[in-house]
Amino acid sequence: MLKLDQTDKELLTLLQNDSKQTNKELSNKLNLSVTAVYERVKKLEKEGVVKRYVALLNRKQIEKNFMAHCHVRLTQHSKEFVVKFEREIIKLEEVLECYHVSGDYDYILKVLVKDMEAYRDFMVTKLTAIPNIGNTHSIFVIDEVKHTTSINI
Amino acid sequence: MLKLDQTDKELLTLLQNDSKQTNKELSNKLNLSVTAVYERVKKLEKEGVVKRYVALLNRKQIEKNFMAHCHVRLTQHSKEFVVKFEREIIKLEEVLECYHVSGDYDYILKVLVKDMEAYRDFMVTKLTAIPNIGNTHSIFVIDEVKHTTSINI
DNA sequence: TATTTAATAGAAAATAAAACTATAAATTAG
DNA sequence: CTAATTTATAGTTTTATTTTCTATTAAATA
Repeated sequence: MLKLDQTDKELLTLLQNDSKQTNKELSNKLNLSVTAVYERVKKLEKEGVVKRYVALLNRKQIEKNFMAHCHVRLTQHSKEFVVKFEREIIKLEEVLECYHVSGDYDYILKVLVKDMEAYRDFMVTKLTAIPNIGNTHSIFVIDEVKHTTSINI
Repeated sequence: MLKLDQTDKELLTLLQNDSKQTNKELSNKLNLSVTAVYERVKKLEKEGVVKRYVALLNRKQIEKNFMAHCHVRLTQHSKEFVVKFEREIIKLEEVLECYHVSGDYDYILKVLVKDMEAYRDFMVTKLTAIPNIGNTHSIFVIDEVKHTTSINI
């Protein structure tokens, strides 16, 4: 695993907030040459510390303004059934995140759709169409208070 | 609100998956000229459909390999107390996401830290240091099955 | 002490973004 | 219905950025 020095960490913080900055801008902020920044970025990409660069969209402007957390319990927990469930859940475009978790339920899904009607549709025709689903429990998002992809290093 | 045509939607999908593609690459995939792509991207940025461009990191490589969902109930729900809680929760670097939600609890926090010890520390010295917190209930992530920032348009 | 390695800087070359000009199709106004 | 305007596009030129190459310095190693 790559050892990160303070400059790497600062660089990663900058890139997490705005990946469209030029190397020149970054070099000014970090007091480095353009080449030094370039080499560091390439190294961080090559080592997999930087996974990818993406555009983040405004959910409201693309008509996806309804979010829910859906807790799911399976009926069977043998490896075969778990693998099958996970393979199916990954395919569902409405599911942005899926975690295998501790506690009362087996999985938590973060689901994003247009509205409640679309959520009902998702539950009835997509989620519960997957075999092996026992119980589900939906929690609806009233307001997004904080949402960042930037990890403090 | 900007009306998106099919080309805009395809462009947004491409940018959500890889924002480092050149306009030339995008123009090939969309069967457009470089200028046409350039103009569309600028329009989408200006209208706020594209919120920002960010680098996504590999959590494991930066020693943040412990995630939990923390459900929080407040003791008081008047506007004054809610605002105060939200203002404090936003400041906490370990909290990547915070949602005001329906159901038994008032908020769900997505918390990312190094390990269980760091989580305990977060709970004891940061979260419960905020006044007005009643109950909390932590759900630990055993495995991340799916995680995308890309919204299907 | 000599040699290698790692990190950096500066210059040059290659590439891409941005700005500009022009054209055609669609929309609007008279 | 026709002229004017707007919108979306393409091609060209200019500007800026990325990438490569060469060189230097400091630290680590033999």
